[in-house]
Amino acid sequence: MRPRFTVTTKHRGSRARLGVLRTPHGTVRTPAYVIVATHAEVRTLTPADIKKTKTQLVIANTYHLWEQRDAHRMLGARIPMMTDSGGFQVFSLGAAKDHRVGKVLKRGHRTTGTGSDYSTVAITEDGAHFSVAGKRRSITPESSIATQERLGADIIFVFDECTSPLHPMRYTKNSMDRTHRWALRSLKAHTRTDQLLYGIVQGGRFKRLRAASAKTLAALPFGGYGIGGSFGKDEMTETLASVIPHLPDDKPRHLLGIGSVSDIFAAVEAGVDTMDCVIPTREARHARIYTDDGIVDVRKMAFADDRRRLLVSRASIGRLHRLFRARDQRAGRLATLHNVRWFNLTLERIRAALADGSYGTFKRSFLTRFSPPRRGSSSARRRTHTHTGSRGSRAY
RNA sequence: GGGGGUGUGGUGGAGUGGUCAAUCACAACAGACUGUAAAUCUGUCGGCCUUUGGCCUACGUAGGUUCGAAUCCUACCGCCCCCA
Repeated sequence: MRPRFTVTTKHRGSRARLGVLRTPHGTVRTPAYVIVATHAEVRTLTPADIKKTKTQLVIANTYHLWEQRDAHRMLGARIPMMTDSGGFQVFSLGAAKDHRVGKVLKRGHRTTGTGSDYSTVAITEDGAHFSVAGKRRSITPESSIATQERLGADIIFVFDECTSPLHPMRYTKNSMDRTHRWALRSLKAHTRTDQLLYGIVQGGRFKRLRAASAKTLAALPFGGYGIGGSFGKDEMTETLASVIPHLPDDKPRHLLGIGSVSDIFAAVEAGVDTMDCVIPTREARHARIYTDDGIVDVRKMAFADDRRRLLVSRASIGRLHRLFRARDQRAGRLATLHNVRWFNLTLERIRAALADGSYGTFKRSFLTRFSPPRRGSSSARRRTHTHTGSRGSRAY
């Protein structure tokens, strides 16, 4: 079966749209959050667990699975799947390490960096050459596509270079042009018709490059479009605005490696159909629990007796608190089940609001509750309503 | 009763004359996490201040030796072990 994407409803007042992505392994309602399963497993979760979170789509990684063949068999669950091409590792194992940055630049961080001589990755016209932990490996557009065809995901990506947010314009431009040439080679190498191949828009933090990249790729017969590369904090909306209008309306758009709760709204409104991020899973293992009332670090004493229940497992936050403190391996799983379900649920609510026209109202009330405006200066931390009487009497 | 050992910060446990407010671990507190190098990492952790520095109080208690003591001596107190 050939995967197919259909836009079903367009939102008035933004570029958001509802859609249906049909794949050989199932149907995805968009906008959707994609759960990261780098090694063809969602860390700490069993295949049955993944189903319990109502995850619609997962993304695995070619770099980590380069010797494997059937990613769905490894996952153990029949769920639509993407594989990333390995392009992100060009960044995460190269520039990210050397620049000591993530792909989303922090506020107040220096904004320029240098060069391309990374200690672990060398990039040539042919491809990327890794030297990690004493082992050498090369990935070319052709080898990435061959691996992804062997892995058999429903959606695959061209091999690209994810640039650093600290790369200057000149480097970013040269890299982008090379990524475009790699995109063409990826397209030529791709043979399977039951997989959608997405091109990847680059251009980093430079809006003119972003627009140029989108236009270039839009002219090529990709099954969909990824939006990759780096972003400046608070520039997400503008960057997406300079990309998405140039992409074909009838093709799915995937925002790679984003994002946070506020990013989700920005992306959906910009016209993004799917997005993936490690936030729900990684932060769960780090004891950060997402709730409608905000993010909570359940290791803190304030949650020792919290009786609120986690999604999926129905365990109390207090129990999770104790498991994390005891370094009990079960903590990560309960937290991951919860966070993944919460992110999926959030997207379910966004889709429902887009469908019935209440999106604007929904977003306002959701964000007001999730991240209330900070009052005053210092003691702006939200109350956690679990220990109201424990502070003793106050003088005023 | 005799002999031996030991007493350090919230806890465990280093340190046996100066560079010690005291290694380290745990606990506590705070922070980070955006196509997973990460179930991880960072910071604070006696008190006060004009905080890349200064001052004060501290290594069971009380004295002593010394220019200088958590470190040596004496006594006392507590705990542990062995012999009667």
